[in-house]
Amino acid sequence: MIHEKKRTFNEFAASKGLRSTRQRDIILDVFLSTHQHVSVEELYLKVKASNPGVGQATVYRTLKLFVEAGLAREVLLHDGQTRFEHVMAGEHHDHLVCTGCNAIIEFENETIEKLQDEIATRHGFKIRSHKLEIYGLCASCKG
Amino acid sequence: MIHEKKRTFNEFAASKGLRSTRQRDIILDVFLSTHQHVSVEELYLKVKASNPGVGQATVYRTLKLFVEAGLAREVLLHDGQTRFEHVMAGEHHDHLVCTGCNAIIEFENETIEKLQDEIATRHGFKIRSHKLEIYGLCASCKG
DNA sequence: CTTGCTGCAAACAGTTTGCAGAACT
DNA sequence: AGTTCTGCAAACTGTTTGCAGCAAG
Repeated sequence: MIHEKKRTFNEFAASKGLRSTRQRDIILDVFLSTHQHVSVEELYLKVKASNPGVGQATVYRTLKLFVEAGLAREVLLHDGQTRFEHVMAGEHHDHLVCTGCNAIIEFENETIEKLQDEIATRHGFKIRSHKLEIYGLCASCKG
Repeated sequence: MIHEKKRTFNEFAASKGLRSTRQRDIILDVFLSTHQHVSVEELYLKVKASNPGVGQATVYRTLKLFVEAGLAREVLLHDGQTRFEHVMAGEHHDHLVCTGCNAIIEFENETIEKLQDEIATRHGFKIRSHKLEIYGLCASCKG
């Protein structure tokens, strides 16, 4: 499935007349190897570790491309940094965010999704995406 | 109910040993007179209009107090600014955000809230707040 | 009088951008 | 060769902070 994403990106790149570069390959690889919710800084450091000389600006620019290509999605948490998560084909998950230790638990709920569709329909709204974040204290932080 | 909020803030202020100042009164008034999702900049301009000489920093600082006092809540949309919305006692609403015209439609759904509680409980999570945003195109933008 | 609050300007953090040179096609 | 992409550093934007003076208690 990592392969699939690379293909997706290549197709996107081709359709947009974008070039395939060493940096973009590296950044895509690192992004795919990463867990949820990477910040640009984190990604940049990982990239630099194995490949010094890649600039931060390139990471920013490339992540934007991933978003455009539908591989990544911006997640705004409350830590001052824009974070990026993987977009899995079809699948969608929401987040329980612990305000104590910043842990993020993911979950999926079919019924909630359906209710959202209903609500949207009722308002003549065409859903493109959504975001549900529940803030609170996780099992170990609530003491 | 505006009165109630002022009282809430005064109680909060008293309990924290905070002072009651002209600026805080002004900013609270303007905030309460405002519609949903004000940015600091917007609020600052409104305040300055009727009351020049109030600094932006004070608006920032005061809004943080409102959040602490439970009168306001931060909303992170995708426009690069932190926005603040009113916290209505007990009530909670979520958002349909139109990516075409930036309109925001609010809604409430009891069932979704309940499902969230269930999910949280299942994960040993203690909910403090949550945020649900649905992005897409509104009736007039979807063409 | 004492301490907290304000306004200003400077400092910051995250992100974007201009540009000269490097790299892809 | 013709462009696009990259790295660097400078520029920007939103937000925070230090400090001297002001104001509330």
